[in-house]
Amino acid sequence: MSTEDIVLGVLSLYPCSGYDIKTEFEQGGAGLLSALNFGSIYPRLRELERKELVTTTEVRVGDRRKRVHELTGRGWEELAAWLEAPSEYPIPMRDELLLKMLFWGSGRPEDRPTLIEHLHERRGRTAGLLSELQTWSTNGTSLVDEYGTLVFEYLRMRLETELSWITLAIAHLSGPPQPPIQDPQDLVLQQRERRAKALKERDALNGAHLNRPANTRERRRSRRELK
Amino acid sequence: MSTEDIVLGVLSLYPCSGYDIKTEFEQGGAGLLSALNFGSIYPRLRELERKELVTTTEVRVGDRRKRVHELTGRGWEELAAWLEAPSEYPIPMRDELLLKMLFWGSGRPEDRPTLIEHLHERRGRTAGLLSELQTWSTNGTSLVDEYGTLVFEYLRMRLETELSWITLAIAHLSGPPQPPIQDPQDLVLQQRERRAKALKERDALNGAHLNRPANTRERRRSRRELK
DNA sequence: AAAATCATGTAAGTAGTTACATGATTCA
DNA sequence: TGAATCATGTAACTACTTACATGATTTT
Repeated sequence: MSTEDIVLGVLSLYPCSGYDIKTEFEQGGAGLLSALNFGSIYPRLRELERKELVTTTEVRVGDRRKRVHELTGRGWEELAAWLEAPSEYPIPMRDELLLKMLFWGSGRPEDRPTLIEHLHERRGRTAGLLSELQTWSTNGTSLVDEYGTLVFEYLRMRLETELSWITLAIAHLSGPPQPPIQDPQDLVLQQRERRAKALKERDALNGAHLNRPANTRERRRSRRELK
Repeated sequence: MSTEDIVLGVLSLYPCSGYDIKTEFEQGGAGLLSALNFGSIYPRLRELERKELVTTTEVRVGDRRKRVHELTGRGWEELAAWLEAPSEYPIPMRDELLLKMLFWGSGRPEDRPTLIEHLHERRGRTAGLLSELQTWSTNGTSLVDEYGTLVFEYLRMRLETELSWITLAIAHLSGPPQPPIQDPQDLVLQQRERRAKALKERDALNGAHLNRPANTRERRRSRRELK
C-alpha cells in the first residue's frame, strides 16, 4: 500500500492540491483507513509528476495560488492496476490496548480498575467515531457512491461490534477475577513470583526507606526520563 | 506503542530468548495485534539490557546456547507504567482493500467482478484466521488467562462481523449498479469524462495501433518497471 | 548428505514522522 | 492587529524492514 497509489486514488476523485489531499484525509472518512501528512504528500506529488502520472497546473482561486494536480492517462492506468492487484491483509492490527490486555495479568496483576478505565476511554472514542460516521455520509458535500456506502457500512458494523465487546468486557472485569482457561505450565503463579522477587531485590538494593515504590504519577514521569 | 514495551510484555509472560519472542508473534495470537522481526528484537533487547530493564543469562538447553532474558525490578515497573498509560486508538486502520473501495468507482468504473474477487479472497483469509483462533485458545500449550480470553473474544467477534459484511457486500455487488447516495457536484459523471479524456489523449500521442491499451497482465508488470 | 530449524546478530535501505521555514489571506 | 487558516515545501530524525552473514543442530 504505497503512498503514491493513495495519492493517485484521491486525485481520481477530483483534481486537487496537496493541501486538499491532506484535508480529505483529516475530515473525510478516508482518514479512518489511512493517513497522510505534508512531509509525504508533496514529495510524492513531485515524484508522480516526474513519472508523468499526474500533471500540475498553477491556478488562482480568488487571490490564492494553488497547484492543482490531475491524473494523466498513465496515471489512470496505474491507479487501475493498483486497484486490481491483491491487497495486504490488515494484520497486524496494531491495536495497543488489545496487546496490553495480553500482558495485563502479568504486568498489573489484580489491577482491574485501570483496565476498566481504559475500556471506558476506548468506548468514548469509538462511540464518537460512530456518530461522526453518520455525519459524513449525510453532510451533503462529499461524494458517497455505492462502494463508499459499503465501506461506511463496514465501519459502522465494526464500530458497533466493538462497542458490544467493550460492554461485555467491562461487565466481565467488574465481576470477580477468573482463573486462567489454559495454563499448563502454571505460568500465572510463576509470573507473580518472578515479579515479586525482582521488585523485592530492587528495593533491597536501593534501600526501601529512601526509595519507596514510586506512585503512579512519578513512575509515568520517569518513563520519559529514561529515554 | 514502542517495540521495547512490547518486548517487556512478552518477557513478562516467561523469560525467553529473542528467537522465542519472534516465535511467540508468529505462532501465537499476539501476531494478530503486532509484529516484530529479528532486526528489531535483538537491538531492542540490547538497549533494554543497557537500561537495566532486563537481565541476560546465557544458558544451554541440551547443546544449544540461548540468551534468556528476564525482567528486572525496573523492567516490571516500566511494563506496569506502559500498561497504565493511555493507548493509541487504532486509527488509521491501514486497510488497503477498504481504501481501494473508496476509489473503485473512479478507478475501475463498471468493474464489479474484480472487486467481488477481492472480497472472496478476503473472506478466505478471514475465515482461516477465525479457525486458527479456535486452535490457539485450546491448543493445550499457550497461556490463556481471563484477559487473553477477552482478547480472543474481541478477535472472534470482529472476524465474524467482517465475514457478515463480506457476504453482504458480495450480495450487493452481484446486483445491478446503484447510483451514488450523495454526489452534489456530479463528480461521478466528471470522473468518467476526465478519465476517458486522459486515456484518449494518451492513445492519440502514442498511436493507438502501436500501443494498444495494455491488457491486465501487461499493466501489472509495467507497474514494477516504473520503479 | 541435504534441508530445515534453531539461534544471534549487523548493515543497508526505505519510508514515514516531526520540526522547521516561509508567506499570503482571512477572520475575529 | 493578532490569530487562524491556506498553501507549499525541505531537512533531520526515527523506526522499521530486508538482506546478509554465520554457525550449530536436528530432521529427512
